[in-house]
Amino acid sequence: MTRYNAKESERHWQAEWDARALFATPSHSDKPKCYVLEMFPYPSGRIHMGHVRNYTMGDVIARFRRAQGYNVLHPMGWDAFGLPAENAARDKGVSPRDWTYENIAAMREQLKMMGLSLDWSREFATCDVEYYHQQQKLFLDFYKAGFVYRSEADVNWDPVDMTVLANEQVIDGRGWRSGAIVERRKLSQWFFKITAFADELLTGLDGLDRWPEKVRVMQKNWIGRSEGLRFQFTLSDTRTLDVFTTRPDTLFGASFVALSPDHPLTQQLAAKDKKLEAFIAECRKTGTAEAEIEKAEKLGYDTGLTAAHPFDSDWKLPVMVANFVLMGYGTGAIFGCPAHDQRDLDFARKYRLSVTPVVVPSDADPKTFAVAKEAYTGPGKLANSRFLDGMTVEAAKAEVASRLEKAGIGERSINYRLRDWLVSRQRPWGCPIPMIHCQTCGVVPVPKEQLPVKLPEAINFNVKGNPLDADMAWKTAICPSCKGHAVRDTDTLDTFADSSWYFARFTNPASDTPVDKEAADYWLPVDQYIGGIEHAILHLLYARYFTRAMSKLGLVKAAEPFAGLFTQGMVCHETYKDGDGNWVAPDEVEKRDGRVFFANTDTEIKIGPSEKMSKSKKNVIAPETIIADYGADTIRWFMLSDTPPERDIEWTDAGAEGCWRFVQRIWRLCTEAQGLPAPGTPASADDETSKLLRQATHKAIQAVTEHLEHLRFNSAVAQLYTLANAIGAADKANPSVRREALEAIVLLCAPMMPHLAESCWQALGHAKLVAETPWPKYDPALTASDSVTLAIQVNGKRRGEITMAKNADNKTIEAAALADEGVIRALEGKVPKKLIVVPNRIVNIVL
RNA sequence: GCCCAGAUGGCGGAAUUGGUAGACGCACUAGUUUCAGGUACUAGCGCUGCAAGGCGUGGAGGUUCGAGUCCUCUUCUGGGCACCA
Repeated sequence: MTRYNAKESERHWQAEWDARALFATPSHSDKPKCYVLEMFPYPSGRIHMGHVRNYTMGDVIARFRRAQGYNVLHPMGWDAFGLPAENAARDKGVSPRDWTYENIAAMREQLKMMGLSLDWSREFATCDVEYYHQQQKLFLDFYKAGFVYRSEADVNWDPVDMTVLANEQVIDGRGWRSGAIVERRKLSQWFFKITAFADELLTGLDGLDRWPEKVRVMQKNWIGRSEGLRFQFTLSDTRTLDVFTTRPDTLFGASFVALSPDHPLTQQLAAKDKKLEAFIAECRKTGTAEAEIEKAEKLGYDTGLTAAHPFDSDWKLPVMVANFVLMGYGTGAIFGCPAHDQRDLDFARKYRLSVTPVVVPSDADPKTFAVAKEAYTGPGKLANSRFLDGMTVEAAKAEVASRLEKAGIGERSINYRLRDWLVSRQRPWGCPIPMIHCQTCGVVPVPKEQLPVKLPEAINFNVKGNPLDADMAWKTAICPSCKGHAVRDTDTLDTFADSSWYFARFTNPASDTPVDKEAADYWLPVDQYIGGIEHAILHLLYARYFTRAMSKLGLVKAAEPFAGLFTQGMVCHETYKDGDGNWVAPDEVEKRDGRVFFANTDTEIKIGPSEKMSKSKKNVIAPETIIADYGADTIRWFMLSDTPPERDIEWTDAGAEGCWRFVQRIWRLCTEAQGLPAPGTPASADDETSKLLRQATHKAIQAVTEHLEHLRFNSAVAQLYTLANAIGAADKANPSVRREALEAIVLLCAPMMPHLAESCWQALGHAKLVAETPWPKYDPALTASDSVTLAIQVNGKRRGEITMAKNADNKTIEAAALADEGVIRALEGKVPKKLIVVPNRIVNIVL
């Protein structure tokens, strides 16, 4: 008996698939199309277990659909711009370009070792000049359509590195590289007007029925639609002030008006009021971190101005500046109703403002109802509200809105939490924004024929701030409009822009327009997209926005990029710590009797909880070592087994060995089978063993097919084990039936363990490859046996079972049930009141 | 605080959507074979009990002939959002 040699077999079949170009996808075909895509990787240098899990799932679907007769597109590329390359360049003195392309080469080799059925002819990296060239065209299209604008924005500015930082790059108020205290600065930046699509992006979620509910809810909350009223106060200095509220019904409970410290009016007042200026500075000290906001006290400053109540010009409300009012939401100004808003209540108590309840719960007395420490936000009837008294909250909202609209000082309005997308980055390793700044003409787009705006060949990192800004030769330009001296925009686009349309580019990566409409319209939307849940909001929202924007421009037909989305769980591993609390890597330890020691010593190590594989916890297992030891099929099988794909999976050595044993078992079943008839011989079962094996085979085909359709890989795996057990137990079955079973298990395993399947298929005497063989079909007549076992319950408790012919009539079943020994014992001679027979399932005898 | 998801043996998890709870895998136990380079096979494996039986899907109620599955309340765990007016 020869053991299965995974290493040799995998190398062989990968070369064979390659030589036959089996996974290169034709753009046109009579077959139905299926676009399978996994989130493309950042080229960090090596693949990790998360990639292995992600790409294995995608590959199973691609191979499964291909076998089912679909024209499958399954491409791969690289999300290649971004900070790590800059850091490597700075730290190691290499060029970010060389570093990135070397990493891509290394990772491509690793991916190829996994035996993924990818169309490598469509590969590209987002840092390829041709890709960002097309992206610059797209940017100009967006600009022309008014989807892009330039505006002053508050940003996190690192004064040492002289660059804008993302919120995630600010740690405890300091720049993550420089350690300098980050300043808030107003800078002119480019924005994508994503808020113009807020409503579409929200309602579009309803159509995404093949997305996880969780992700849809997260996006919904992120967009944060709220309906309310926008209206005007007239201030004591005759200015007017716009506020937004979702509770116009509580207008008679107002006790103050509050402005954001960043509100333009606040700024104006501060110019003549030193104390207010100091107050604003005080407010800005509070960070934006959650924990700080939680603890932050409500602070206010009385401007001395008053605002007239819209329904009573004699009623004057103080105008305050309050630290909890955000400029970024609504109008940056509110009216405060302390009785029905917790923040307003905290504020009112501190500054001794009045608290008047105007909504009273139906079970309370309006005369005595009072608010103490907790604002009342529930339903009820209006009180203390003049013409609103007695109305419901809903009716009062409508009444106030109508009256203010009639008075011309208010309108119903919808507000979104979603902000426009700031895309300017002061980073040199990204897609240059194709704009020119001219002293005479202002901002002028680079004409398309002058594209691409290429990054300089050499980027000098020995400068302060953005190397592109310091590169005078690169920066200098001629104004396309007046031909005078001008400078380029030295910012690059947020790398999230790169990943917002790559799926469209894959449909024809050679196109000399950003997307080839015909190819994109054939392939989009992606039928199954797979990736981590961490992208639930940013990437998936941006990609949806881009697709809608492109659709509006007529570049693609599809409005949504991903018809089906699957978010996979993380790959975890046990953690280990030595006596001093230092993390210990799995390859430094040895397990004995469920305890863990340093390898070759008696020094015990503490086993910690299973956590996401990470360098910092040293609990990383390198995929290439597993592939070297057991082969790609074993690691693929592991990733699909046991744990449902959306949950976190724990990598264990024992589990990997179990997978390896199964690989060998399938190989043995196929190679040790004696006396099988030639391929193509029909199965004929005339004995009981053969009949049962045929049933098991056809049941497995049905079950595995259904499980794979629903991405229940773990259940498909379990079915394959069951079939393997059945084949092992039926070595006396008719050889033609054994052939049928073996061929089925090989074909059913193929999407998950493609190399093993090819070797087994060859061993079974086939000349064609599995990769060219259609998915097996089951015979419905064979998926069910002709006898069934029914459980017999007495008063709902299982007391026995009977095996009967399928669809036996109730009388026969009743008689058999009452004759069962266990049942007779449980009846204790009593006469049943009632007998419930569920055909082919169960009998319940009620006493 | 608000929203979402989940809780089943020693572990990962199944359960045809109200019908035999624990499929399948891992671990473990006993035996057989080969013998020491992740071997193969047989049997067992929810708890309890010699057995008959009793108990059992986080907890408490309820609906039902019958509940892991449906309803009410509750505890815990994980995730997301959060001064959003």
